[in-house]
Amino acid sequence: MSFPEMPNQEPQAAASPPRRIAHLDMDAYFASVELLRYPELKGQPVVIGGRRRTAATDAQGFQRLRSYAGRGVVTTATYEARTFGVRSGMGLMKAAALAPDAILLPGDYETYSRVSRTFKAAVAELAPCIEDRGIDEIYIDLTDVPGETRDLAQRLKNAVRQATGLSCSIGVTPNKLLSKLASELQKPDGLTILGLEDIPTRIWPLPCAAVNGIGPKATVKLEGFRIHTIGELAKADPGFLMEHFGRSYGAWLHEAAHGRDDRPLTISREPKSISRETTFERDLHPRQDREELTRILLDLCERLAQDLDRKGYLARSVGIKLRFDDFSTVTRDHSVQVPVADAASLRDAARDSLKRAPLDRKLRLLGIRAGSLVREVDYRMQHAGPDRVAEPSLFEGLAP
DNA sequence: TCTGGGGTCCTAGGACCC
DNA sequence: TCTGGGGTCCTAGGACCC
Repeated sequence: MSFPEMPNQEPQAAASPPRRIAHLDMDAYFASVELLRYPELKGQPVVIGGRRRTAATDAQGFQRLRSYAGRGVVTTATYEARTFGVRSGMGLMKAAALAPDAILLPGDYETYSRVSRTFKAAVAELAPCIEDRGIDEIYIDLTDVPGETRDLAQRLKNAVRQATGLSCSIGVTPNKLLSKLASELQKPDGLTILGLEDIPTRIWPLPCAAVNGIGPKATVKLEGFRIHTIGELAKADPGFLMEHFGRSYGAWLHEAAHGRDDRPLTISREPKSISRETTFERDLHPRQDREELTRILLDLCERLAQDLDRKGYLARSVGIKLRFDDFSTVTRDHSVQVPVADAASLRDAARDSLKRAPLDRKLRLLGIRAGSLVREVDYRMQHAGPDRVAEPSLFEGLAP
């Protein structure tokens, strides 16, 4: 989670004009992409999730949610499926109980990534200052883009639809925090423009959990203090919040509730870590299922090595992640002297970490992570200067 | 009918160095 | 011999987000 520093204490010499920050969020993204592929499913409850597998299908070749068995969660549900109470993150078995006749489609992340690049490129044609917030959402700084706000936002929506055939929802406000809230207000296909003067009427009635950065834990804790809406949070004493939520987070809660946020857009960033993990079909025992676990770990190492190679990074630390049958999670990290990227080195480093992990109960997940990344080109540059030592010297090993 | 996979950031203690 | 701080790195865990 990230939250801004304390508000700027410096008195502003002159009030800077308000920014125009847009948040653009694709509507039911994965499901909408699938409806482009299968237009005959339009209007039906459709759920994306689970693994690709052979399963019983209906006359048109579609799998129904009721025939699903196994681990997996809903990645995206169409609005029709949501009327049954299906939500993303929900276990598929639970979703099947709610909407047994919903169509279940496996995710096709390559296609979603490609369409994602397409819609972002379409937006960039109109407004180049973009912060990437994942596969289906972006922030856009419209401050210096000429044009009236509503007209501009509508042109962005049109451009996205023209490029992809998909609808999105946009919120435009003076900052990222409010824009993220605004884009949710009229989903799907929404366009919401708010000023600071709209905070009491439009923002304060919303539940605290609507704020980006207030998750399940903080929500429960706030409810314990009878704080349910953002308006109630705004009324809470900042000292009280800092006392119970920590200085930093407490202060941020207060600022957020008042709609204050001066974070700039992050236009580009370097990855901090790259990882691969997998949840098993059935829980595996560290000793009895040792061979299978080894196979899985090696496969994860291979895939992580491919990712590192493709993206051009080396890892200075390698970590493992274990999730046990009781869902408790443990991580172990290992820093390596020489940065690595190949599967064998990842495996060796992972083994070092594994030695320090508790292995007395069944596992449901195994993961491997490359951290403290360095760009391969930068590393080679620094370690292959004029005094390159990689080549064995002709004089090596000769007696003095 | 439990709970995917890929990330970021924050906190906090201990080691180690100055 | 005792007593400090501060800074940085490493490791582990946890909250949160898409």
